[in-house]
Amino acid sequence: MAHTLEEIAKLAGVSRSTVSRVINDHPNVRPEVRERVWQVIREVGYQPHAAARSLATNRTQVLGLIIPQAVTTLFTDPFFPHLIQGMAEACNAHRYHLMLSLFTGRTDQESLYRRVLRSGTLDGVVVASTTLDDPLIPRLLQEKLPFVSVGRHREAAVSYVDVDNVAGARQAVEHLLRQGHRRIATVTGPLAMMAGRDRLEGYRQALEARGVPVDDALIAEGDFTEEGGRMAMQRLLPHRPTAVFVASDTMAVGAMKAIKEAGLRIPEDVAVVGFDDLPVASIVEPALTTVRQPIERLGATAVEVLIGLIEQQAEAPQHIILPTQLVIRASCGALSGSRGLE
Amino acid sequence: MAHTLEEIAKLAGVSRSTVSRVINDHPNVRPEVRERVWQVIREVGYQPHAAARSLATNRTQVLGLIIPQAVTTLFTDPFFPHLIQGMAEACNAHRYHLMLSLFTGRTDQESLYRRVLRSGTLDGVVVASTTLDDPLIPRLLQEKLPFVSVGRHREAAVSYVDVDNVAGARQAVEHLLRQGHRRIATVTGPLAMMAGRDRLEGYRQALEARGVPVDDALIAEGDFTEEGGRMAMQRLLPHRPTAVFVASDTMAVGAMKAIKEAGLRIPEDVAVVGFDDLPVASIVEPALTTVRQPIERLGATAVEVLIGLIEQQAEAPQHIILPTQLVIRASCGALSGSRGLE
DNA sequence: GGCGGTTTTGGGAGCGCTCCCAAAATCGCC
DNA sequence: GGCGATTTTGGGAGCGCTCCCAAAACCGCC
Repeated sequence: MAHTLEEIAKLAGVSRSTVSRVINDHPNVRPEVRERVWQVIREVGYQPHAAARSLATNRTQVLGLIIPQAVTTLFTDPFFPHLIQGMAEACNAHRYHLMLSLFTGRTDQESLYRRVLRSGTLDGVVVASTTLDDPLIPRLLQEKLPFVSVGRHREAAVSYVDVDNVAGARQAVEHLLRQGHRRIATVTGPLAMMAGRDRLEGYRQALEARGVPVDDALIAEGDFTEEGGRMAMQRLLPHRPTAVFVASDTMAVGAMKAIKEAGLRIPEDVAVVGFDDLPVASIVEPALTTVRQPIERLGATAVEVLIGLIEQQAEAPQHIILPTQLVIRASCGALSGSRGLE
Repeated sequence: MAHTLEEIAKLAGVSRSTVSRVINDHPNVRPEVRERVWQVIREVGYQPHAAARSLATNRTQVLGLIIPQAVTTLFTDPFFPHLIQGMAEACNAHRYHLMLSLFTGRTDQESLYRRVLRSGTLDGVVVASTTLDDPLIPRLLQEKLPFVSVGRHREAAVSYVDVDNVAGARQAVEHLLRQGHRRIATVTGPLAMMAGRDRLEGYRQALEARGVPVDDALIAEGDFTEEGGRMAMQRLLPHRPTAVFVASDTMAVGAMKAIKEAGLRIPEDVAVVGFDDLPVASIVEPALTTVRQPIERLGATAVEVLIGLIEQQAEAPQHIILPTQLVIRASCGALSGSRGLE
């Protein structure tokens, strides 16, 4: 049975303003009054009405996660549950709620953007998985709603949290080079996305730093799905790479399938390195050498930056890059079952 | 720049009541007035303020998903992202928002329950993954907040949506029996959960229907994690089963690891059947024969039942059981790579 | 006790919407 | 045109909270 603040005031023998001051931790309430009010609150199990608070304060304590792409192609990527886990924990720790907004197609997008961004429902949003031409970020800038992008963004005004995709990819390719490989292919992420581009850039940098010429025939674009990885690998195999850096673990699973279907062995005929260190990396056979990105920490950091933007009204955009780490397994450079870090 | 309903009324030359009647599709507005108001709304990009509507109507258009267990042990199970995907799409289709409430431990649980259930934030909740002794469902009944359980529940007053765990498990074990197996083990889910119990019941029923005695030494309880599955399988192997029904794909991955670590072959030495048909079922080697449960449809159905409870004020609890389907792969009864349905 | 300064308290009003009921307008019939 | 019935419209008030400012209370000093 819901109680109102006025009822608590009556039960405690004070005014509604005093009750408000108590629950919002304002000064200028005598300690014995404060304690009396808290006692009534505890006995009654009073919980303030969220909408009333929101209408009065213009704050909701709710953060949104917006994933603009079609859920059938992206949300089944295990990256997102881990991101959400990190975000949910950070929200809980700061007494915020997390609301999911997943878009299922372009047809309803404008209507859903308007509903989500303009109804006063959210204090701010975390945006994940935008393409470079997605209208969402200009829209958010226009609405003046605080937001943080998960993934690097070109606009200086955009706060973002990302991992060091360039350095991570470079590390992966350097590992292949140290293993003696010179004919190294890559399955990129979508080049319409910044992560896709950055991981390709790391691949290039590693080759060029060792004076290995970059061969466009050894570059095939994937779409971050397992099937896309398999098809991209099929396009690369006629060019006889001895190794491949695949820009996500999910695509690496597909690439490994293509290699095996061609009757080739991993790592003897084609060594494979992925990117993410999803749980599937240790389930496939041979277990996948990959670049670990701290996905949960990415989500948690995005939430913390966003809360900072909301509560401090900070003007300066923040750019945070988290480190990656190479995890060596059997697909390249380790004995079966071992778990080496570099 | 947010506009108020009063501003729209001024611009359209009508009262606030007329604007309210227009946006809420009430009768008794002249068509030309209605069109004039919509034109102003479109030009201005007006979106009603959610908190104000909520305060006036006692409705939020927000549904919660509550997963009471610690996220570090359950949310990484791929069952949940698929459930969420189905829910999110159903919410979008009905113009509701989906809010996630993940609990990170028992210490903050009471506080978070109170905040989530008593602040007027949610119109209703979907509850997933409760144990039989979890206080959440009695709490929800007490609060009178509409809710739907994902997973069968013993209380007749509880609406739920589930798959036919008993029949699915029976189907899996019947498949093993048809393959000639008689020494069939099982890794159960947690027996504190209804799904854990129902899948064990299906295992029992299939054996008893063929006059095969149930041997308790061939039953080991797991906890729905990969590691739990591996350890349960290690306990079963000394009893020399020729086949095993594992109550989830995630645990089956662990069981397969234990079998291989013991130097045994799948399916020649030990045949394996899982439950879920998660994506990992076709990634492991050999690919896993498993019982497919329509997880997305489970989520979508739960949302639809819940919206029905909220909007129709239905008094009668609903119990919906979705069918399962056996998917035959190489871990038991199929040639490598084929995808047979039965 | 009186005074000035500071702390504490209470009540009005506003946040942006919905609903109710009385007033105004319209309609159809005679 | 008048009448009764029906439709349309507008303004007050309420939803539950926060904030502001005036009033009341308290404190310390002379």
